[in-house]
Parts: sequence; structure tokens; C-alpha cells
Amino acid sequence: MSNPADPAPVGAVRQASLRELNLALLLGRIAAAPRPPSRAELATATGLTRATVSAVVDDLIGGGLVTEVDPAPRTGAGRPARGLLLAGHGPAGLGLEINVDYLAVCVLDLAGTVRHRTVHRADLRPVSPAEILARVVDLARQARVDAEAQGLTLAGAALAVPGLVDADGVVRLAPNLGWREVDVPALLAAHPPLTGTVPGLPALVVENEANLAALGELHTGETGATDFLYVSGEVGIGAGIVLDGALYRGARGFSGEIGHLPVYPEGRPCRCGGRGCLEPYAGQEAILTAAGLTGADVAGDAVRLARLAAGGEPATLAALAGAGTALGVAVAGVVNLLDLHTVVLGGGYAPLAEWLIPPVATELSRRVLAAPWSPVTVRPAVLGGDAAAIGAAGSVVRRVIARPTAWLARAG
Amino acid sequence: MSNPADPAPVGAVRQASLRELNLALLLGRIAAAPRPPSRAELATATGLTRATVSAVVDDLIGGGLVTEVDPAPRTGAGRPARGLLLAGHGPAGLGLEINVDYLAVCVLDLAGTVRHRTVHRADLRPVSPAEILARVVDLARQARVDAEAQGLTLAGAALAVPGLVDADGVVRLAPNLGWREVDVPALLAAHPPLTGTVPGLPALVVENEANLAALGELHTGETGATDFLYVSGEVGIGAGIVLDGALYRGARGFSGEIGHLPVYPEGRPCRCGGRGCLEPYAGQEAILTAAGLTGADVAGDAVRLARLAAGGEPATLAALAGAGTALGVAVAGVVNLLDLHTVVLGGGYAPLAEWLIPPVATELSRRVLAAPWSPVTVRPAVLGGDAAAIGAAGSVVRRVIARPTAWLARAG
DNA sequence: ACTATTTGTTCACCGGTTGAATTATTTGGC
DNA sequence: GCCAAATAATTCAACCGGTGAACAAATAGT
Repeated sequence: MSNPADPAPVGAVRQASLRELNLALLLGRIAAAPRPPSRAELATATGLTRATVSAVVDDLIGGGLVTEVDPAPRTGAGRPARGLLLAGHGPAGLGLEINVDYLAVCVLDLAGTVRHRTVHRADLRPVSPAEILARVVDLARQARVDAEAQGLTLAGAALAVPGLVDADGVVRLAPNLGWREVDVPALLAAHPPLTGTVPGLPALVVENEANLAALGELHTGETGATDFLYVSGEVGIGAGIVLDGALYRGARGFSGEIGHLPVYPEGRPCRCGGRGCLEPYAGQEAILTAAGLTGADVAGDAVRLARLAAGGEPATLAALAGAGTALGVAVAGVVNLLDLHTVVLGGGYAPLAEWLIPPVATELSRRVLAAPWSPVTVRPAVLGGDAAAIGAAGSVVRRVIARPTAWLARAG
Repeated sequence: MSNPADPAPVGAVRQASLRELNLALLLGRIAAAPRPPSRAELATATGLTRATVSAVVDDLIGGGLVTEVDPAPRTGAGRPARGLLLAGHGPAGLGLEINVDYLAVCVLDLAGTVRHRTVHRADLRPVSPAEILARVVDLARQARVDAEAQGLTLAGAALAVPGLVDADGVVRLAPNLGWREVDVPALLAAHPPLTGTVPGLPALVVENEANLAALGELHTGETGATDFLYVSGEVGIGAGIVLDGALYRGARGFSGEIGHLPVYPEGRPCRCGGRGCLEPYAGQEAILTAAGLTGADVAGDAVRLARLAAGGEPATLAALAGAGTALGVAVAGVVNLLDLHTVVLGGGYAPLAEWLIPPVATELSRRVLAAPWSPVTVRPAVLGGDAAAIGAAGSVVRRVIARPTAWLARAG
């Protein structure tokens, strides 16, 4: 009735799992709370006893994951509550991003605050993967020194790459970078480790850029949406799918290839070999060509297009309208399929959102069957150009929050 | 950092949760095992102690969910193991299906064996929702009598409907039935209850037909795939999305509307108001029209088309090729987006699979970016016409298996 | 100063898992 | 045929961790 080759001895709930689960539960609550909650609030919110909450919180404070903030602004009678806050001196996440025209590195602490940030602009298409990684390692080393000077301990790293990444961290295909079968972990093994290691947590995760940027948007939590599609318009078009507050990576980690959704099946040929994919209609190059321009770098191009569009330049407006329509057709399909109610335009699309959203919304209202009961919101991303690096660092941090036992075991 | 309106006091892990989780874990293992496992095997597989396994299994046997089968075919020395088997006399699930041209009712026991099955053919388009439900209730009553005569207790029911169903069981839109805003639970409240009730489990779930059929395919487990797209070609085209072994229902339960994926965006107008959706190219009516026929009933039509195609009738072959291509374009988009590696053709597509699969596979190989690393299998469904009813009954049964405590509390 | 109120801790109790010892039931060697 | 080895399942004291109630701490209002 299921796969016989399932030797996984997982899922067993032993005695200690109880504590493990409640540690994660309370730490997650503290992380998600809009203001520092008290132990009593946590108890009523979770249904646990105040006694249990106290015991668990003691562990969290002892492990350096949570701090007590002395007097919360009180109201009414009674002993004042002591607020609980994610520690600003404990574990931190290292986020790395390799893109066509820049490298980005950042460090986030448990609370999600950016504690270090570097963006290194350069055209990386002619540079070899090994050389690019060497530069990333160099930036990461500086980031680590900076983080440790602030009392932080890097608990792991995540690397964003614009391409297909398999479960082992091998970049199968990154067309716009010119990468094919690049074994990132193997190449990094030649360098000293980027971060400290936490037993039970991965030291390095390599992941698609749009996926990590989507996680970044999720954790900023601006809209509070737990199900959305993040569309990243860089040179290619990627998408991150967030379902039930978790990234959906697909069976082999290759999900989100929205750039090759068919929009005009017998239309323009696409790099992928198919015809009429979204990318030759709404990719950066397509937009630039339609606007009568030639491209230099993605971020600059998007800004340039935005300036022209704001000035009312007709060819630019037409180009954006066409791209928006194509994007809307593709996104309508996704929304029909997954019943999402939020679409976030990120990457190069963010500065152009003002002109892209109307045609996208038009196609959505025309084509989404459930629209009358399930209206769809389209909004620009709140994070900027290094969204994927932020999301990468955030994913490391979230992993610690989701499994605090791993960190506590390390800290002793 | 997340939605402030989150008063859910869930997720707390209390002492009793431990037993609850382990009951579900072991019952799930017993259900998933290819042959009756022994307590010792369960202990080593899960990592629990034999003592714990014995205690938990005693509860399961006492509650009538599991039976001991005396001597398993032994090998080697030592005391022979006593196999554990899902009970054939305990709870059962009632599955109901309303479709355009038939009603189906079935009963599945815990092990997934069909213990009762009725299919009632009739053109239901001219019949009112209330009258249709009255007929379903009548069939369900007979099924219940039959099931109870076999020593089964119906633990709940699920109803499959070809349309958009919201979380409260209201059928928002079922175009091919002509339903709009039909409040099924309210209409059923006029009748005596269909099944017994288990505290903590829903008495009736209303769900999209393709979703339940997908669950049916999942639980037959023929291919062992835990991630797949089930495409149901009835009068409309629906799809059920199974990710990580669970149905993905979407934010509001409206997922899977593959019939309105754009395939030729400026092409044929569609009932939904859009243009160039999949349905006017690969729906039953479209295929029949292209083949030069007029339709009567879905199941009969599919068989008729299959016979003509097998005879080499040119118009039919061309019609199927065209439909397969359109289907392939749409499915390629889904596969690119979700990185699935299995596509199941069900409903009216199953008998036509022989002719549909080649063009679908062609489009997939042309358009799926990850195809070289993640080959896609397209296969016909193993369940027949009443797949959704089977899946519906199975979903009830799976719910009991996933949360045995609810049943045990009832049984005392 | 006294009471009401809310927070947080302490402690005896209890459910549930653990691990080792014990019992049960078979195969295989002598 | 009898005994040792092997494997399965149960029993029981110990322990871990959550529970609930009592208690101590800290503040507002009178």
C-alpha cells in the first residue's frame, strides 16, 4: 500500500520528543508574536500549563535563544509580566546569493534583523563557477568576522542560485549563469567551512533563488499570507511557491519553473526548446527588446524601464503591457491550479509593478474560475534586490527556530 | 511577523498526545505494510521499545481497529511472530459520488477493501439538487444496511461532486451539473444521518470529484508515487494534486482547475468567460465534436471513442491527437511548476489513454525544463468510473487511521 | 495598609516510555 | 527425544516530563 523500501525509523514519538516539540512550539510562538509575550500569555495561547511553559522557557533562555526584557508596558493590576524576546546574541544565519550581475551576502539574527549586508556588483557570466565561489567564500569570511564581533554565532548557510538545484546541492542547470552540473558542495569543500556547525542541521543548503526570495517575503510577513506565488523576474523568470506557510520544492526540488509555462504554444521559440513559453514574452530581454532597448544589467534595466514608463514613453508602456498580459496568462493558470490568493511580483518586476499589475489583474479576472469567491491580490515584493540572500539567511534562522533542540545540544 | 488574528490554541503537545501520536504511527505502519507486521518488526522499524509497541497495539486491538492473525509463515528459529492486520469488522467509510450521468455509492473497510458498491446510471442534469441528494441518501441507506450486516460501522461519509466546493461543503459552482451555491450539508440535514458519528471526526465531507479520485489512486498505491497530478476528463476537466502523499486543496479548497489553464490564449471561447482554456480543446464535448459525433453520456462516449480509435477511424484519431496535444501543453505547465514526475489520466481519459499518452508525452518532452533529470511518467488510472466514490470512502477510512484516538474514545 | 489581581515558581502526582529481566514458543544439533 | 539457541512478547521498577494546585512576588486601587 506504500513503498516497501521505507526503512526510515522516523516518526516515533519518544519521551524526549515531547520536550523537543514544546521547545519548538514556544520558540515559534515567541518568534511569531507581534510583541514580546509573557509566559502566562504563552500558556493560555498554547494550552500548556504555566508550569510547563516556565520550564521550557528556562531551557530556551539557558541556551541563549531567548532573552527576558524587563518591564513590559503594563496595563491594569497584577504583577507585571516579563516579556520574552528572541536573543540578539545567539545563532545567526548566513545568506549567500549568486546572480548574473551581483553577489550578495548577509547575516540575519534570530529575530530576523539584518546584522550584516554586502552586495558586490559584477558581470559574472564570464567568470568560472570555481572563481565565483571563491569570491563568495571571501565575502562570507568577512561577514563571519563581522557577525562574530557582534556576538553572533553562524549556525549555517544557504546559497541562492538562479537555476535548478537538486537535493544534494548540485546546480543542474543555471542557463543565465551558463552553469551545468556544478557541484557546489564539492567546490566549497576546497575552502575552509563558512560557518560553525550545529549537529542535526545542514551546514550548507543550496537552493533556487526564487524559492529563497519567496521565503524571504514569507518571513517579512507583510501581508500575513501563508499561501502565495512569488514571481521573480530576473533574466529568466522563476517562481517560489509557498503553500501553508512552507516552501513547496517539488518532488526533486525543481519546482517553480514558471518561465516555461506555455502562454502562446505556437509562438516565439524559447531557449528551453519549446515554443511560446512565458520567458520570451515577459523576460527582461523580451521587455527590453520590445521597448527598443538593449540590456546591460538587470537591476539597472528595471530602473531604466521604470523611468521611461513613468515618463510615458509609448514603446516602453506597450512592452510592459505585453509582458504583463503574458505574465497574467501564466499566473492565471497557476492560480486556477493552486487556488492561491496572493501573487507577489519580485526581482526585476518589483520596480515595474505599477505598470505590470493592471494587465496581470485583467487576465486574472478574465481567467480565474474561482475569482468571485476567492479574489486574487497582486502586489510588489517588499524586499529589494538581495531578497534571495535575505531569504537564504532567514531559512537558516527558521531552521534553528523550528528545531531548537539541535542548537541547545550544541550549546550544552 | 505572522497574522495577529491567530487565536488557535493548537499545536501544544501534552502528555496524552504522546499516546495519541504513537497510536496513529503504529496504526499507519500496519496499514502501510505489505504484509502483516509483528510487534517486534514495528519496534525496530519505528525505534520504539517492544514494550511500548505492545502497549499501543493492545489499545488498537481492544478498540477493534487491529486483529491478530495467528501464525505467519515463519523462517528460521525462534518463537513465531503474530501478524497484525487491520480489522475487517471495525469502522468503515461511506463514499458517495454525484456526477453528470451517474450516482455511485460504496463502502470501504479499514484495509481498503470494497465491501459494498452501487452505481446508479441516469442523466442527472435535469434533476434538482434536492432530488439528487434524496436519491443519494436512499442508496446510502441501503449501503449502510449492507455494511452493518457485515459487522461494519460507518464512521463517516464523503461526497464527491464535479465542481468547486468550499470549506463548509457548499457547492459554489458545478457547471456541468448546473449547480450554483448548493448548500449540501443543509439539504442533507432534512434526512436522517447517513452514518454513525465519531467525536472529533467530520460526519460528512463534501469535496471535488477529481480530488477524491486522486486520493483513491494514491491509496491504491499502484505506483507508490506520493507526488502526482490526477487529471480527470469528465464533461469538464478537473485535476487532483497530490504532494508529499497528501491532497493539496488550495487556500480555499478550489485547487485543481486545470480545465481553465490557458493553452491557446486567444483561441476558442470557454464557458468560464476566458479564451483558449484547455476545456474547449480537450473536454469530452470538444473531442466528440472534433470526431464528428454528438454525445450522450460520458462513460459510454469514452468507450465509443476508444472503439472507433481502435478501428483506426481517422477523424477520431485526429480528435484524440488534438486533445492530447492540448492536454500535454497544460500538463507540461503544471509539471514545470510543481516538478511532478507522475501524471495519471483518469475519468473519461482512462479508456482513451492509449491514444492520448503519446501526444501528451511529446509535449512534455518538448516543454519540461527538468525532463532530463526528472523524467515524467504518464499512465492511465487504475480505478474505474467510480474512482471518486472509492477515494471518498478511502478518505474517511484514512482519517480514522490518521487519528485512531477519535474512534477509540467512541468505542470505549 | 489592605485587598484584588495577575505573574511566575515549587512540588507532589500521574501518564507514558524505557530497559532489563522474564516468560513463551519455535528450530536445530546431539 | 532432550537441550541449547533464537526470536517474540510481556512484566515491572525507574525515570522523564506535563499537570494542577498551592504559594510567593509584584503591582493597582481604595
